[in-house]
Amino acid sequence: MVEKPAPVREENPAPEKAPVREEKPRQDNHPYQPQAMEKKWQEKWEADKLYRSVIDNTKPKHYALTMLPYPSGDLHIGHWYAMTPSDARARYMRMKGYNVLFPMGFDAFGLPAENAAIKDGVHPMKRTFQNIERMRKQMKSMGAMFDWEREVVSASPEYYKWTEWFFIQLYKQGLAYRKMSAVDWCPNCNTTLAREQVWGDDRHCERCGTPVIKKDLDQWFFKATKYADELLNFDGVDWPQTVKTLQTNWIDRSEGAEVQFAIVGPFSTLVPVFTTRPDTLWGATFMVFSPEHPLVDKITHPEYKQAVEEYKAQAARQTEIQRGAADKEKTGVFTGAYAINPVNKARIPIWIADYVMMSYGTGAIMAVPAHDERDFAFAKKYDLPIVPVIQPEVPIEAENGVMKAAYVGPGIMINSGKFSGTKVNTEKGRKNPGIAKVLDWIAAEGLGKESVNYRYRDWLISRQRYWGAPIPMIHCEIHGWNPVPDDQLPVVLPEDVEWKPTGESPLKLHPTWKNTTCPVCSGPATRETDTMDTFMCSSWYHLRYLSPHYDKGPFDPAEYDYWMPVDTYTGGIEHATMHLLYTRFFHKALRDAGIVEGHEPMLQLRNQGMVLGEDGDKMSKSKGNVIAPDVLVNKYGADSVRAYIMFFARWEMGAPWDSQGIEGSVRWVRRVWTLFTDPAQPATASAETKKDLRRKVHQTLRKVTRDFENFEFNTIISSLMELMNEMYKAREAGAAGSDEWKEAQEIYLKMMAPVTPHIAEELWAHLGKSYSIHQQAWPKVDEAAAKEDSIELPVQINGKVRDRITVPAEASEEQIKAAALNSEVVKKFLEGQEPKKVIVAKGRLVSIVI
RNA sequence: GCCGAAGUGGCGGAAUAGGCAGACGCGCACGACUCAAAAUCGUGUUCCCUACGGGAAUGAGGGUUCGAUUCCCUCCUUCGGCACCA
Repeated sequence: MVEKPAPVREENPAPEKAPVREEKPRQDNHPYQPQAMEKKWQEKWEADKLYRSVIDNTKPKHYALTMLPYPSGDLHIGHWYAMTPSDARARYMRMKGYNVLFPMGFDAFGLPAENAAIKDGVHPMKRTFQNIERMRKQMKSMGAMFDWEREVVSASPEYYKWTEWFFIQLYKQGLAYRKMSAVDWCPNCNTTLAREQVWGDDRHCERCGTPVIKKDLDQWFFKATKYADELLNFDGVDWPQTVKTLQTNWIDRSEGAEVQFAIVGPFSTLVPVFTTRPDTLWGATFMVFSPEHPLVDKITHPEYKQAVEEYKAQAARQTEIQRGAADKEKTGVFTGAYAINPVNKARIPIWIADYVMMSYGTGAIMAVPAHDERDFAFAKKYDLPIVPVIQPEVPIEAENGVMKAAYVGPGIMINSGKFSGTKVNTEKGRKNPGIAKVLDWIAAEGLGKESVNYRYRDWLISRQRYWGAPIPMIHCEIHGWNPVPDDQLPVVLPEDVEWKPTGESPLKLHPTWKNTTCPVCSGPATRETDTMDTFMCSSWYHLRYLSPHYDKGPFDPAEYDYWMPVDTYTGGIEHATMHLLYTRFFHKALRDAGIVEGHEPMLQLRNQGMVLGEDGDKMSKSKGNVIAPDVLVNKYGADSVRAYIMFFARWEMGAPWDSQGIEGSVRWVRRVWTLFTDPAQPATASAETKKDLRRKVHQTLRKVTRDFENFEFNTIISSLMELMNEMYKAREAGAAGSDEWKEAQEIYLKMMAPVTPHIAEELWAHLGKSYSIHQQAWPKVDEAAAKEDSIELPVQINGKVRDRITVPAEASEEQIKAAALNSEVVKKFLEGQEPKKVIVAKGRLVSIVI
């Protein structure tokens, strides 16, 4: 599902061996050798089951979830960037006293493994599970607190049994249906795609970048649009505004009316049109149908047949990209048919034009050239009548009584029967008085009704591929489509299939697999041979983590009651309108089926940015700018890599990698090591030095705590670096060995523990503390210790800093003012005059205006 | 075209709630250690000025304010999303 480093996935590149950094033996007995030390602790933590998450009703729970990877073969630096800060946050929450669940798994179905099989014949199952093996090992080198006993693999029958079961639950809710329609098809992946998976101006496949084409196919859909309005509501969730905006724009709700237009003549019927501007109905001087509109053939008059057919053929040849170009010259042809404008009974011509899309609204529009730019351009080109029905405050600029452009602003309705004189503003929908009045009237007159339209489409889930969860449906000639009975789940993928890039599911080509019996009549029947979109698997994986081996249902209710909902979810923003929207829909559908509770599955969401190559480009094998985490771990140790990952960029922004920059984090870790392992000197420091140290420690603790709360990982590291520098100075001044020093060491390691878990554990043991530091409570800030005794305040004169004064921290405004005015520099500037104004910002500065 | 995010030294970035711009780190320079180098440690490092001192500076321009990286307006650039959406 997630963390795709590059559009094209690569499989199993040759493992890169990096030279292990030559470690010069230090003089003391404690050289920093991260590779052996990290391995030692990872094995001990595993053996001690330190990170197993077990229900504990005496503690508040915290479900921390980070998006699971697709097992592409190797862990990418992007995975580290997504996972290690999430791990640090989860560890912090654990130290804060929460019972934390932080699971990991694999989104294991998907095309790359199947495409590779077509190339080299290696079975996707074999390849996938080998890749998982490899990536699990690589992930363990992070030293993250993943609870591996809860690991899920979406491609295991134990998992996809329930993916199939969920499909059936949605089917039973009336949310899954089969429909023939023009769907997006990726000619490279040889399968259909959901609309969310078609990206960019050239409408390319989200996965492989190939431009998609349209195909008419019979496919399974989920009725996601049923939840369109609810999905626009983000009450009760703490999600980034950008994600909420992306989802809102994707759903794109627009309010208006559906109005019935009657067709005149031999083929008489009512045609609905959607409009957001029912207040301009009186200005509708023609209608335009999409060339694909099913009524076109029926209404076209014989003498126009040839032109219409030619135009339809021409439109069909064009790609959606060409048709979608907004600046393209409008074209169209007349059908010979007329309709009646329901509000003024005017007889208006019906045209077809490719600027009307079958996929939006009803595929037919009322054209109001006076107040719509596209209709205006069309009317101008084909010399159709333009009737203004909204009069602006300042009259429309016209040449010889002809409008020069469509008017889309506010004004007064004219030429609109009894509505003439009604005010129209720029508000949309009912908030606009003109629209509201017309809406009420057309409903009362039976001409149409208030209506809401969405850009959001139902979720197309059929994939014509092998390596996915089978759609558990059976087709019988007599009884149509029926779900596979529960006791026959899972429908297991056959292992003996042939790999051919045919554009048909290999399951269809299997000689026997599709043959089965009808659940209703037990007669011969066939299985659905398409599989499910892998986003179906990832829509509920957070539930399977609760009890990955539970076999009485998709999850153990006891685990559900304790752990759900997900408290913190982290992952890439590229899933804003895909996974993150699907999983919300899925949750709401399951809620209505009585399977889960609450309105949202994930309460808090945070997105990380992307690590770019050193050249500032997106990392990809073809560009040769890929950074391999394994190489870095071998060279520097996992703690240093974790520290640099968290330090080098604002997490939500991401940044280009810098191979030199990592040296700074490496130095930090090693300097901490030295600080803690060099023999302590007798404590000879002054009381003031020790007090200053203690102040800095507690100020840092306050800052680090706040930064963990806010996911500001980069400043956590810089604060720790600063404190380390202070500790070196304090040691120089003889603080080592004092009680304050011991407290500083203890708090320092606890603050470090979530970031660099191995060295923190090692040094904790070195200090003679009891195992494990990861079971220690997060330290408390001693506010009294953190408080400054005296503060230095800048003194501004006319906005420029001219002097600094030092005052006691508790000094009153009057005292600060007096001290500032007493400054020699200020006196010089004042030249004996009284200042016009003196502003004392307590604790900040003094500003004097002269 | 519409919606959103971002623009701060050579570089990554920092700056509670409008209050010392450049924390921390990289790089660079100089010094210590060394026969020498690496590593390590120390010092310095926004730019400009005949440098004691002063001036400019957070994409550009304007505004509010004693005071703006922060708030408001206009514009530019980059990135992301949507787009003949009726």
